[in-house]
Amino acid sequence: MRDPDKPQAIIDAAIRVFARNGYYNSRVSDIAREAGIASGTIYLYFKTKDDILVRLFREKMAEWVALVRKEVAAEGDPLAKIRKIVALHFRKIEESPDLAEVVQVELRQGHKFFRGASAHEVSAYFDVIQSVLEEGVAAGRFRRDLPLKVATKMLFGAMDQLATSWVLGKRAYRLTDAAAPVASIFLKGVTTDDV
Amino acid sequence: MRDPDKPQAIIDAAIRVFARNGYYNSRVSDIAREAGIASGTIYLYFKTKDDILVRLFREKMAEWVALVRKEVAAEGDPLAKIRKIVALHFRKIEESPDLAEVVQVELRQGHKFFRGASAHEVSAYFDVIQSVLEEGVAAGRFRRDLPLKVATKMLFGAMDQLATSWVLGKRAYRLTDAAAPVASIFLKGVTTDDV
DNA sequence: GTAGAATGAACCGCGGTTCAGTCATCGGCA
DNA sequence: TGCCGATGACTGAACCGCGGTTCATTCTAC
Repeated sequence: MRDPDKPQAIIDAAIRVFARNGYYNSRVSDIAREAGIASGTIYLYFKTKDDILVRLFREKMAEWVALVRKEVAAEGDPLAKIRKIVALHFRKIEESPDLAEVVQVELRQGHKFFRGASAHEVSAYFDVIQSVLEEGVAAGRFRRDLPLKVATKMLFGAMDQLATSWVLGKRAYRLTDAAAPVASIFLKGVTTDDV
Repeated sequence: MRDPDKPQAIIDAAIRVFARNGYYNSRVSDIAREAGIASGTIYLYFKTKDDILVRLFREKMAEWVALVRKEVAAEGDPLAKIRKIVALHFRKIEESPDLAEVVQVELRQGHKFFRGASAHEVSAYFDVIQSVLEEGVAAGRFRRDLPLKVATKMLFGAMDQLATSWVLGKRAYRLTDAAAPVASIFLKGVTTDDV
């Protein structure tokens, strides 16, 4: 019987290896060595090298969206929900450096991931953000004429860029310190009255 | 004597080929065929395949920053300058579909874009944005306590995400239509009084 | 003893790069 | 003007290292 923990172990090893060397500079044998198995074994659990990256991303992203959904549901106020999303996003990046490196830098590559297979997982995260904005508009807290899709992409883009800069930089500062300013500027931008 | 137009022709061909197939799925011979020359000729003008991508990006980005600097200088009001940057950014993306594809999708891969060789060119663009924000703060138009670096990254991230979504999507809408809302939300977020 | 999981050396296709040969250009000379 | 040799840009077939993938064999658990 196939070991049910193997795929997880391989994915975890792959995250460390990709974070260190980048996807295209990582050999399948590197991942195998990191996982303490033979390279052929990987092909018992993954179809191709690409498949490792795709499943890695899908798994982590699904976990992430589930967590954000739960945490956001626990907040009542739309403004508090936005602050929560930003805080969670930055905390996650900060406490998972290897995963952050892979997601922010390696995974951006072309047609394979953002388009195609993983588009669904990304848009699920967008949906969470957009729902909060809709809720805020309905509650009269956000501008009635707020362009939802544009505002959603703006917030995601802002968080994503802060995250990318932090990952690419020396990580000399605390990313979580940026959470309050980011939320505050964004909220001031979308609310009807001042925050 | 080496043909001084060749490097340009090769870069232009590379943009079309990379846009169509992605960087890693493009052969050097594909670029050569697109440019109407032999593959070996490329190595008279470029050191490696990577070199093509790096020089492509540097050239286009330098042109871009020069244009933005000039256009921004022509505006007086800091708010107008921000609106100008957003409008230019989206217009450029929209009217250069192949280049946009390469910059938004292909160039993000690995360590090539924000890190490495092109870091300087990217940060020059950041500097333009940040200067406008500084000017606005000094003029009392933007919040005195505005965190400049955070706000700069937020605006860039917002524009960049809109651009990426547009490129990845079917391009079914006009990206330039998003310029006004993006500028307006951002400006409302950073100004002292309402816009 | 058997099933099937694991191994890892070898295979093989790919494609970046090279370089020996070809061709176009041009200055010098009769 | 017309020929000739030299220069160096250009060509593209072939080379070769790389690394993803395979599979004959070994190991392990029951």
